[in-house]
Amino acid sequence: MYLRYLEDLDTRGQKTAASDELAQLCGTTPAQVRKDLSFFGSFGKRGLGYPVHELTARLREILGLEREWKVVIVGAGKIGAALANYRGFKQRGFHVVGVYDNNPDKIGQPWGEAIVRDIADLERDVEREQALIAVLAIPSDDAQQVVESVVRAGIRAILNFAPTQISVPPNVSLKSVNMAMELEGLSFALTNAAGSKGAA
Amino acid sequence: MYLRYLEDLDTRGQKTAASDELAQLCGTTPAQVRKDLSFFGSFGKRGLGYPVHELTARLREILGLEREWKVVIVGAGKIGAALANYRGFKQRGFHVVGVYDNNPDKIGQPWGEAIVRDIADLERDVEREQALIAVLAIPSDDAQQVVESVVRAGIRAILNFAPTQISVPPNVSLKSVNMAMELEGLSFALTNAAGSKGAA
DNA sequence: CTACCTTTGTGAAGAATTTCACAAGCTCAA
DNA sequence: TTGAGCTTGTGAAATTCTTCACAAAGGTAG
Repeated sequence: MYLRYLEDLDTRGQKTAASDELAQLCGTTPAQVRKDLSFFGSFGKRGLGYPVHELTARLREILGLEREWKVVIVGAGKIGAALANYRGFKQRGFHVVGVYDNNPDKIGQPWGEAIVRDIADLERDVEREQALIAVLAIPSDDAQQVVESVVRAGIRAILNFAPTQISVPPNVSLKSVNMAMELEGLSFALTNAAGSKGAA
Repeated sequence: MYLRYLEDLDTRGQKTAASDELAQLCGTTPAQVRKDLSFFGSFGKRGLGYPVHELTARLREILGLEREWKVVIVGAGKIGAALANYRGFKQRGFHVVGVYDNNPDKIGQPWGEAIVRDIADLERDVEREQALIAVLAIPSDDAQQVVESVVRAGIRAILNFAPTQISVPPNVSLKSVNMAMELEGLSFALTNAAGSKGAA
């Protein structure tokens, strides 16, 4: 999140940013900003703040955004499309090397810059391409099976949009996003509203 | 999350579920399950577990899913489409009453069951329809402005997909989802991997 | 009815996270 | 060079969240 706003500031030519300013931008507190950043090192200059450009570069490095990551997208539906089209995606070094689906009507169809491939080839392709990240935009029922397949092929991180719990070996990172659950959280907040403000 | 899995169990006809079982399904611990549920009341039977059907109903009530929520989607791009098409959406009582965009090429076009409307009408429509939830699937630059408009019109909760921090009055709930940030989190995990397992 | 098994609900302990508050460091102006 | 004015980095305090562990309660078999 800090990176997101530091890049903005950098683009605008701002040279330094104090923890106060970053806190305001990110919706947190100055103390939190300082604690977070201090975890990775001592980047700031007392009396002045943090050097925007340097810190931006350092955070990119820490996050591993200096290299290119090969990504496969599984599921050629709307969510998959949204992700593949997402500008900030390639910009950040995430290179989509393949889109897969099991629907015969979709296989072979052009899809953005790529062509939808048969999910039967997924495992082989991941292995050949040495892709490390998989995005799952498929129905819940198929999720665990696909996970096992891509893990076997060498995938090391999974971003899961299927609204279900999936399990991965300890050496694979997993992050799940569940849109229905987000909305239900809002429903709860509205139902039990006593002037509650949601978190960002 | 508990609701998600309790519904599954209910469908399969299971009558009761112990905290142990729920924990396993949700990827947490039995103690956590019991603490979480006890916050809202005492639902279980000692020696037996939680009554699946009853608890399901109670959770729906707590989450405010018994009523219908009117939702407007702002931004007729891929993400907006993914959301509008999402089955679990209507199923959960979220009724999309309008889709808006500011692109003249899109306005008036059919879009699923609806027709894309002019964002200029958004404020008026929200007020007339008494919609309470807005989903923002628009570029960052437009986000804050749209927020102010819909809040003025009576929106009480916002699900934001724009990769930017937005601010809302204290009586409005806000939840942001940032796909780029999720991926960057995975990049970090991979870069600093020491057998790190990501959270669900 | 009793003895035993299971599982909840919950105080208390423990861990993690956030906030506080201030010494130390840097800049700038004169 | 000195002093005033900011701002960081960080121990300590406060708060929040998670786990432990066990009494109490329901179920079941005989």
